Amino acid sequence: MTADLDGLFQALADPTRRAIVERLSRGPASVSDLARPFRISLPAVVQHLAVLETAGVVRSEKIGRVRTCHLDAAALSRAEQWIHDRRTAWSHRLDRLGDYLAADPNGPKDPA
Amino acid sequence: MTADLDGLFQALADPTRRAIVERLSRGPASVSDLARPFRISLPAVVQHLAVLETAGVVRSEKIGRVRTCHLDAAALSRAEQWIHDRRTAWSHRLDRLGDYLAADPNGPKDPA
DNA sequence: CTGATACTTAAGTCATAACTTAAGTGAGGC
DNA sequence: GCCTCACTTAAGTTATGACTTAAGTATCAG
Repeated sequence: MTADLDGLFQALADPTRRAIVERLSRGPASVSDLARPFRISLPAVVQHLAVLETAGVVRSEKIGRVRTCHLDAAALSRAEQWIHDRRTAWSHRLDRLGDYLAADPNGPKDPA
Repeated sequence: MTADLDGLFQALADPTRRAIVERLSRGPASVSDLARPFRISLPAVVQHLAVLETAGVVRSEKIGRVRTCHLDAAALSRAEQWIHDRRTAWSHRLDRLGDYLAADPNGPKDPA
């Protein structure tokens, strides 16, 4: 489960790959379509796609000689959720700390 | 702005660093506290902390000889938001496609 | 003042990642 | 059948990342 997130965040850590995700968020595209905006070679783009696909962010099917790629929202959800949970855990802790200080500005004992 | 996300996702792509974030989501901790659960050397943990701090996920202050670290929710928010935006753009596209197909199952012309 | 604690700095090693070019393979158009 | 297009496979190169050990530098306690 945690190794899962390794690949997911790793996949999103590269600007080319995020640009691919960005493009795919507007709809499916072929490999050549995806490669066109970039100055890197086509095999390089395919390698990026492989990383995204291994991470589960992108899925693809080949029809004839064209491979069509699209996003998988579920994978993105997992990454989003992980960040969300940690962020809110920390934020709520800060909230409670604020409440605590507001309720008793002189601070009795450390509740920890 | 996009280079920002590089570091952010890169920081979250390592299991040790995510464990550190997890720990910090429950409250601030010193460098030694953070290092204790791991079998790697202390300098290695400090290097992980440097990555997290450069990414903006963690901040720290040194008092006396103890450095205390805590999360920065804003940085986590940026990563969360980026994923959220792409994920929902894609999901809503699927919704609209579903509506479109439901409204006219025979499909007139391709609107693209 | 002395020693221990809590990092900090500095190399150096080894594996992985991001490319490249070159040479396939297989579907489609003429 | 032959050529082109859309990938695919295979090396090989170079730069990054995640560690390590060894040797500092400030606290702080006694």
